[in-house]
Order: sequence, then structure tokens, then C-alpha cells
Amino acid sequence: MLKQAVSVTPSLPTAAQPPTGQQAASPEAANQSAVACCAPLSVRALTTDQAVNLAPAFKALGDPVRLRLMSMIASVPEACVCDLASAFDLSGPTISHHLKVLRDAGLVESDRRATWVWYRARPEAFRQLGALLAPPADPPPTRN
Amino acid sequence: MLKQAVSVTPSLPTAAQPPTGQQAASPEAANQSAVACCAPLSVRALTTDQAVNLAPAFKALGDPVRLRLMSMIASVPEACVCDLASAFDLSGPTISHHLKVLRDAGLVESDRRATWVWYRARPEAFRQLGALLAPPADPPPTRN
DNA sequence: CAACTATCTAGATAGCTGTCGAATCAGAAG
DNA sequence: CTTCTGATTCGACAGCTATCTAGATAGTTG
Repeated sequence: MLKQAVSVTPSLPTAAQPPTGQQAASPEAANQSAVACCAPLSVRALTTDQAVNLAPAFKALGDPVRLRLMSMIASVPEACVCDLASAFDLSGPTISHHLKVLRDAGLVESDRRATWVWYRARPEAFRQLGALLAPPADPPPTRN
Repeated sequence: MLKQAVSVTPSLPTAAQPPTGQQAASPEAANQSAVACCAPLSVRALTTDQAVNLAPAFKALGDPVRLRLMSMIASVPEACVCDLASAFDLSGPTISHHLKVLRDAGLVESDRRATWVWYRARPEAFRQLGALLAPPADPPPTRN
């Protein structure tokens, strides 16, 4: 069973294990290891390792619920889970699951304050993904 | 079974059904309906419909093999399936499957020429996804 | 037309994923 | 300490997906 033909040590984009609130140390230093890595796709092909490291972030955005959650979080300074959850016809655990996926992908970070948990976007992760999708600076090579 | 809490008519980003080579009519007019739609995530939250339309493109990039395929295609004017396939330890049908996913997501277009099928990136789709991930122009609002 | 090559489609299968309800954990308030 | 509320974790399950082999399709070459 080959699966993905990868044998790298993933070294995931960001915080994956921290159960809850542990990102206090140095949020912007720990995370951009894998996300900040590559020239735009239109400039240079990715290596297998780079693709393995970057794909999870895109995957996390590949679900409509998560993409909307992401946009709701990114469009405000920070968002409370309670507000996020009320925008969907989904159970609390399901929203929590999606938020965890976004967090594991390094796209958001969370922070418990009193009774509530607040989520914030990680702009660095965005910038990196956006840069990957940037068109080439030179005129679009449509042929050769 | 709620699933995604969506009830829209997807109106997918791009060509999904055309079995092979039918994109000759007006490639850049047919496709950008759904991909070209929204302000950056950091500016305004997506509606459910927008998220449903946009998520498949991110999902398509969310697999390491596809992300690398995408980068290989986007970094050259066009790429032959034979060259793409030889870069992976995967069967031909599997590569074909991944290319179809990318095509259905509107990220690439294909074109049979003689015995070979050539794939090209769709820069418009990239630009739109990249724009979604762009950071806000104003200083990053880290608090309120 | 027959044979050959490149690619795609069809069908099968193991593993992943989105969802839920139930149970648990974290704080605030009695 | 007990209770209440917000959020996460756990366990289960249906549906999806990445992969394969086998077979079909498209086009070139003899």
C-alpha cells in the first residue's frame, strides 16, 4: 500500500499537539517553519517534502464550514467560539472539531479567557499560502 | 444527517463534466464565476454559498500529490501527463484521478494533442485564491 | 485494419473525515 | 463545595477518497 509515496518526517506547519493554550511562548516564531518555505507555484515546482508540509493548510481550508469559520475569524480581531458556533446548524463538538483542524494547520490560534475561548487568525500563515498562489511577476507564459 | 448545513446549488468553479477537451469555446469566460467572488478573508467573512463554491479549490490543493502536480504544471507553460506521472511512485490511473480533481476544481485545463494530453494552469483561479488569502492592507488588527 | 502507446474509466477496497450524542474539563457564580 | 455554562474530548458511524488492477478509449504507425 503506497498511499502517498512519501516517507518524510512531516514537521507540521504549526502547533498540533498543544491541547489548549500553550502558544504563549513565541507564537510567531514556532509556526512559520513549514508554511514559509517556497517560491510561488507558478515559479518553481515544490519538492515532495514541501508539498507534504504545505498541503495540510490547504486541506484545512478545503471544507466549506472551515473556510467560513476561517473567514469569520480572520475578518475580526478575534472571535468567540460561541459566536462562531451560532452561525452554523452544526453541533458544538463539530464546530470544535473544525476549529481544531484549523488550529492544527497553523491557521488560527486560540486563547481561553474566563469562560470563553477566543480564536485569532495567524496572518503569517495566510501570507505564506497567498504568496504560493501569487501569479508570476513576469507576463503570464501561456505557451512556450 | 445534516452533513454540511448547505442547501445551495453549488455552481462549481469550473469545467467538471467535459470528458476530454471541450474547453475550446472561451476558457477564461466560463470559469471564474465562482472563484472570482470575494473580498480577502481578512476583510469580510464569506457567506455559506461563497464558502461552498470556494472550498473545493482549496480542497483540491489539500493533497500533497495534487499540490505538487499543481506546482509542476504551474511552473511551466504546459506539462505532459507522461512527464508528470514519472515524477511520482504512483500508478497512471491515480495520477489521472488527481489531475481530474484539479481540473474539476478549475485549477487546470487539459488539451489532447496527438497522443499526449497537456495540462496548463488557470492563472485566474490562482489569482482569486491568492487574493482571498491576502492580508489586510491596514495594519494587522491583533486586538480590539 | 492490426498493433502499439498514452491516457482515461470502472470497480474494488482500506483508511480518512464530518457528524453526532454522551461524557468530560474549565471557570464563574451561588 | 455544588451548580451552571461554555468548550473540548471520546466513541461511533455513514460517506468520501486515494489507491490499485483491469479494461476501455484515442490516436499514431505499420
